[in-house]
Amino acid sequence: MHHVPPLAVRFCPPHCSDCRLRQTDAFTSVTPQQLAFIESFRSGVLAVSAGAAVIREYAPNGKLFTLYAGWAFRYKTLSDGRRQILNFVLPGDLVGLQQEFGDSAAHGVEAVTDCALCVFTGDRLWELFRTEPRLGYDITWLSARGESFVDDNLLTTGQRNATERVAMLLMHLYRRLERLGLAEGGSVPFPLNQQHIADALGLSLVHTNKTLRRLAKLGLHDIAHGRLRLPNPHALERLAEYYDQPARCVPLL
Amino acid sequence: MHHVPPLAVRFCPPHCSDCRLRQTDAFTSVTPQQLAFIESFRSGVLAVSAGAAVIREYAPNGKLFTLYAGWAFRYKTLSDGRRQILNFVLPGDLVGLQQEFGDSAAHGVEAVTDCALCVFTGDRLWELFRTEPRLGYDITWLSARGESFVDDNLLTTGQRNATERVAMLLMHLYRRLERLGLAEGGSVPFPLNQQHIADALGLSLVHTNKTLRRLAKLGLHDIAHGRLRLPNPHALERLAEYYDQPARCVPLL
DNA sequence: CGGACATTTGACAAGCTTCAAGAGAAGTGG
DNA sequence: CCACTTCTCTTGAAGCTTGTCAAATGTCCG
Repeated sequence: MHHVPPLAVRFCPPHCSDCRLRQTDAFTSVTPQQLAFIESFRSGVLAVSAGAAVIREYAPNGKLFTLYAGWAFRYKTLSDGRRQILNFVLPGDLVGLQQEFGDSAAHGVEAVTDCALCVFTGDRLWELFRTEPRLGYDITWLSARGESFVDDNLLTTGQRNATERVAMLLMHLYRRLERLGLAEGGSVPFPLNQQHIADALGLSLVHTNKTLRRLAKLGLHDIAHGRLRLPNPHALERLAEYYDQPARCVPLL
Repeated sequence: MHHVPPLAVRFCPPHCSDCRLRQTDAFTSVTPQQLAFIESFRSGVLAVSAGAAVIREYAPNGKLFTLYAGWAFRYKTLSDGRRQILNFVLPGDLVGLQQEFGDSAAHGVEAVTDCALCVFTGDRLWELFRTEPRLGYDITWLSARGESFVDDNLLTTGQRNATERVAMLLMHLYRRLERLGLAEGGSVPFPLNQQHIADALGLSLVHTNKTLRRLAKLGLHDIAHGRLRLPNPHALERLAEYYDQPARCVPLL
């Protein structure tokens, strides 16, 4: 009964012009020249099984990835095993920039579901900025957007209580998936287990469970068969103080 | 008895070539051409008094700022006043990128001490990427580094207990200031009050105070006369699981 | 059917928050 | 220069949110 995505979406197409993501209206359009550069910049594709590592913590590999299909997350751990999920990575997201730049200890990236990714080698990044400044600008855009997500999560983890945290996470993910066109019949795919949610919110597994149960009994969410439904999104938004952003095209590398 | 910085450091010099920050070894060097571009890109300077806003939350102004002197912080608040400090802004740091890009609700920036800042107008940012790709690359570098800091804070707030959080904050700030050459006689400037620390760590003021007292009694820190001293940095590092990064030049816009 | 793993629930402990109030430090105005 | 106000720091006590421990139930898969 496990939902197995059709093979077609599990691998990146050989040519970026056939990219399913670009055919949606969630991403900005590019010129043929830019598309050609992106395709030449891409050094390969990668398929990662659910639960496996895309980037190993403390072992940055100097590569950038655009997630094509599936779910993943960025995380950091402490030596005794405590793990913080920094944010969830959905199709179209770019990961690995901090590996290339950042001076802080690196984060890991792990696949939640089977994932398909486009791989870019970091050593050509400077060339990209030099020859295609527009793409460099876009990468900065994506980087700033990534930081915004982490800012939001830090506000959530630092200031909101358990109920508000769960409400925020559900709203945030629902809206992101909706914008990717992944909502169908009032629900979106939801492959996370409660441990993922707990690690993302800085809560214990048990307390996460109790909080989810409480919200479910109030009719604020319904997670079943790997899908999430929000029967009363406005109540959740109020609980979480979630402010919806106007839909907006994002760059895609 | 209040420490008043000499007037000279409180204002940006008219020419970037006279910038005190560039004369330290903490920042990467630039070509004369790049320096000229930066100076032309700079639309003005700004002096902000302690406690005043550099960027008002929810009122992004489309400007970028490089902090020249003083301390500031980025923050977000909830409607009932709960405030999360996202990270502290020290000399050389660039703020305002997310205002220009991010699709998430904006953050505010507030001065801790009197601050001097260089101002850049966001609408010329694309021109910068186009004509000086190296500077565009540097901005992306700074953006990724900024995200790394927030990643670290999220790990701290989500997973560490109160003692570890305080230890982490003190170590992190001490090392950053040290790299800026601001350590003197085994101590660094430290203008934060306990409310700042509490808001940065997601703790209540009272608990922050008790945790600080405990660490001070253990001889792990000493805050007095606006300066921070760490008599036993290695013990603090172990407590916080703080891993020192090799000193490294960072770009300066 | 059996084993591994995720979810659920209860009971108890602990860390952290809130409330309250006093002491100290710093700035203001007479 | 001193009284007064205001803000910050400090400490104690009580309560609540959240974490930990333990065990049962449910689900998936070989």
